[in-house]
Amino acid sequence: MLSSGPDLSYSCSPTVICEEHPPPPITSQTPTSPSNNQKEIKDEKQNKDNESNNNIINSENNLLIKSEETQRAQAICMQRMLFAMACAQQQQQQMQRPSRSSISPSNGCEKSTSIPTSNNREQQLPPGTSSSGLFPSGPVFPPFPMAAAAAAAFCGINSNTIEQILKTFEQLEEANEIEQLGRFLFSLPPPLQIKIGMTEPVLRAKALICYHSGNFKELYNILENHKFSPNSHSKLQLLWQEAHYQEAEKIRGRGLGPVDKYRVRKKHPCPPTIWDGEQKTHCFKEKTRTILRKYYLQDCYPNPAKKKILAEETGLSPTQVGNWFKNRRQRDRAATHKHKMSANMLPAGLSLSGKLSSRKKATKSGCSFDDDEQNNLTKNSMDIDSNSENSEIISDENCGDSLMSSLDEENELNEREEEGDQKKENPIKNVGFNGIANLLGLIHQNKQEQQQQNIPVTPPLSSFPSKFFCQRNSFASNANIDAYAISCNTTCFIPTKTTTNTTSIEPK
DNA sequence: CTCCATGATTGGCC
DNA sequence: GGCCAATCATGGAG
Repeated sequence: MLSSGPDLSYSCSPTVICEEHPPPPITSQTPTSPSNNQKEIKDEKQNKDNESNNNIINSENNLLIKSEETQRAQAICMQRMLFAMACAQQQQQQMQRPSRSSISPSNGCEKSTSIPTSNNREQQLPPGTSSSGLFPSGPVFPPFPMAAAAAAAFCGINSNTIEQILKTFEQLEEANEIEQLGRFLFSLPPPLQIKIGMTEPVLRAKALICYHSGNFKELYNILENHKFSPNSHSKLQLLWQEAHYQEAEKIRGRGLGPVDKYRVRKKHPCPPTIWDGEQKTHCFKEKTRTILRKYYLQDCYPNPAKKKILAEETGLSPTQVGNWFKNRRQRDRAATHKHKMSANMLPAGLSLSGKLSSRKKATKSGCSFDDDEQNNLTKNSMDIDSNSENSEIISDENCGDSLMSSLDEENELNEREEEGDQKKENPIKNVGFNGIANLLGLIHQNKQEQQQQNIPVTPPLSSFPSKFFCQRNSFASNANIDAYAISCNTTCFIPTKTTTNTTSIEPK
């Protein structure tokens, strides 16, 4: 348990740290493996080799290392540190556990994270006793090898050993061994801690320890005051966010929902030290969406080949294209369903179902198409023919004609320009929003009223989003009318007796 | 803070 | 494997 781990505060005196961690006997039998023995002997030899140099450095830094006594204490701590490192490595080898660190690789989603939440606090260090200045902080840590070499020169340790120490930090972090990480860090001699404290592995380790110990202030201090490499960003961003989530949870006394978390993230954006400032795109570009809408007019069930073409054209991935179509269809259906609900609330006597259902068979689909999509069109036409229910509402020729009369000439012109001659045969397109609305008499404000009240006038039919003309599901038109009616601050009830029958349509 | 639009994900169904 | 419904995540508007 980490609760029995070391106190995160430390004194500059190495002996304090050593007392916190009863060291092994300082003998050659202490290390657990021959290789480690050899390593220690080698390190000691190298220590001696660097002794003269070390003395010079010490004289220059006599604030930290002043006497032989201190140096002896440092040597003892060094030996203990090496022991701790050996133990940590050995334990890692024994466990051979895969990394438990699983930061979502996708889009920074917070779903899969190994960072414990407030419900998973067992393996946490006790809260740090020092609220500030727990760790030495600096503006920007030096590059890894430079820092290692500097620390080595300062402490009289072989730079390879320093690198090994830092590697151990990374391995423990990767294995999410927070307790080991804490023990290892605080087994280091303070001068060494100070020196390698500027390196990224150690800073990450400190951040992790602070997070798990609940010392969020120090965590924020570390993250805000040190520039981290992009490789560390995702993980540190999660630390930053999770810490703020937990603080917010504590304040509110309850768990946070997605929206709450979003607000927390907005309130506490990641510092530039761990975030390049790049925003994730929320919406596709308008041009991209226009292309997608245009094709959706023609076929809302694109085959994989078409998806690929669209992906190339829009710069999206085929999956994104597929998602877009999927969402578009779903939301059309949802709007249709909503409309059906609204239709059920129609005042008595306003049902048009009798007239609208007088003609069951839809005429040939009139969606715009390119020459190379003739086959597609034919197939779609057959689909619609085999699914008469689908076009029930607006397939009535008479109805369509009557509605057509109320369509603005300009709209018609636009439509003809856009859709070509096919429009004449398209019962869906022959029904304009104005026509339906006028027929039903259910729009609360007419055009004049809309203009007087600064309400947007119903736009030309062609300006409706593409789903209006979805040929496979005529309800899309209703859905869109609904959407536009809402956007115009009007209420438009479109009776829909028909049932969605998309399952009868083979999308392929 | 609420509501809405929209891209993405998940689990079940065929 | 593709589709669907439900849901999540996110950004913007009011």
